[in-house]
Amino acid sequence: MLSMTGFAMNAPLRRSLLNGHSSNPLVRKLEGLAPLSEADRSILDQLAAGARLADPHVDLIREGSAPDAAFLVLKGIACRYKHRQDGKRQILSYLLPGDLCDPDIAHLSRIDHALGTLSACSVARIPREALLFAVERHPNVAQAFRRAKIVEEAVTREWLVNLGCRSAIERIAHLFCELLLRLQAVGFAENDSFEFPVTQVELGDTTGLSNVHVNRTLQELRRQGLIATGQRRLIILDLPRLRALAEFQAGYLQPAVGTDLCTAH
Amino acid sequence: MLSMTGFAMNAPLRRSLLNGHSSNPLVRKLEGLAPLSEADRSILDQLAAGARLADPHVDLIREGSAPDAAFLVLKGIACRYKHRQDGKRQILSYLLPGDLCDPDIAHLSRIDHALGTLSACSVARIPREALLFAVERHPNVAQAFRRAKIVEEAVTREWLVNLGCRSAIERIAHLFCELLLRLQAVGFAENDSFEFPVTQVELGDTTGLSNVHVNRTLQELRRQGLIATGQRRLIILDLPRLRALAEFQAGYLQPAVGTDLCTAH
DNA sequence: CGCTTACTTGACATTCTTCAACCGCAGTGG
DNA sequence: CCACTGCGGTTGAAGAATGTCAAGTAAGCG
Repeated sequence: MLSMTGFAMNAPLRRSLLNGHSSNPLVRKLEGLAPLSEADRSILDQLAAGARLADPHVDLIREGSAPDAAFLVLKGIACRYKHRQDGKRQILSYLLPGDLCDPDIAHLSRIDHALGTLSACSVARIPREALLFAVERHPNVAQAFRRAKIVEEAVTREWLVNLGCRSAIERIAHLFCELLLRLQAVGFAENDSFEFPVTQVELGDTTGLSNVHVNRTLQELRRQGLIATGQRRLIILDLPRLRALAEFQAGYLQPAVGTDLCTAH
Repeated sequence: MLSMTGFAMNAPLRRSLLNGHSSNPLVRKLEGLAPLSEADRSILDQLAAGARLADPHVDLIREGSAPDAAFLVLKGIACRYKHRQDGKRQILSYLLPGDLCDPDIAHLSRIDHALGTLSACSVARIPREALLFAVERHPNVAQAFRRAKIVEEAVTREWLVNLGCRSAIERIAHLFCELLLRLQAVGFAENDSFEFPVTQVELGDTTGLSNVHVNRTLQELRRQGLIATGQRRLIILDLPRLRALAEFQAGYLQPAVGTDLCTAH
């Protein structure tokens, strides 16, 4: 029986064998993108160690700074965003548990956008060197990171479509479908519901809508029996109809792990 | 004098010494991102060889296919785009001379967007292996490609802001500012004007506006004395005012070549 | 010359924003 | 315990921005 050998295993391995996946959302995410060895998982646990709590609506990286570390979200929701001079802001992407804000952007003269929390978050700061070390020693991890980046780019393309040619209700429906799948992938959703402590103003900054219109659009989604909200949770009541409304195609979130045409580089 | 030794040089070097830059837009672009040796330039010229002409409004890569080659634009304007079921489409990015559509996206089960020409184009098809070979043997080229990618991501972020929170006139003004700078960087602009054979429908697909509204917005830009159009050219008459109107910050197009925090990877 | 494609215009409909007020809840300090 | 405060959500009314439809014009091309 497994329990007989349990005392000899380290914690991540034991968790992994008992329930099939790690409690570290970074491991859970990357496991879905490339096969990981126990050593790979271990280094990822080291990267995730030392996480700290961050309040909601707080900046982690300010626009114009030059960070020397990446940030890994372990709990809660953070985002990249840009401000305009007139005070409007645009949220560029959500960072969910397991998502990493890589500081490659340091190549630019200044970082051109900010990183901030939406809800309260648990965030690990990963020094650049630690990340490079992990990637150099663990090719599977490097591979998984590359694939994560490719998915991230696909998500960004979908956001462009959202802002460019979907109606208000379609934008929000599409966003909710995306978030459900991404959160399911890291074990942060139950059935079709998840914690969603994002304000309507922030939803507006995400979807390019005013908070008033977000409010009315949410009411319409509720009226149609597609979602329910409350207690900082979002419950998707009718996923098939929500997906149909948003014309949501899940493919872009799931890279084909089998066919790998780009191991080198 | 230079001409005395000219006969002993190969063509790219001679061009390079005579007028300070290559006629290959890929070389011109990457030169601005990393220092290149003569061997680097030579390999880039090889990549650009064998270009073929493509008609306007033609697909180079169709949505759902799995390309094994990258495409390099040498002349004209191409774009990535996505279609919606109802026929609307969103253009995701412009590929100007020197821009490369890398096929990393083959990681996804299917490529989730199409690549097509806007104007007539001269396009080189670069087999995956040739690209990998060049990158492996020429670290400076690899470095420049990485930086090009980072700039591309910054451009995408700016497009998200465009679609999410700028008005019609600001969106178009911002796009024109971006295109001017990008085209200047590869020598495809004279003063503040450039060839711009993009239809108003396509401008609408780019900016998330209807063609009618694009038309009226262009009229407004002309009326304010900011631009002039005709003969498939765009002339920017008052760049400072256009930039002010768009709140255009050029920084994101110009990575800091001096401070390189990420040579490894 | 006739065809096609792109551009232009006007009238009208719709979507979404803005403004302003109000509600309700949770935290805070007296 | 209660009043106060602040934030987030909700509502209504009015207006601005943008889309749609339909028709007409101009320019390039075989």
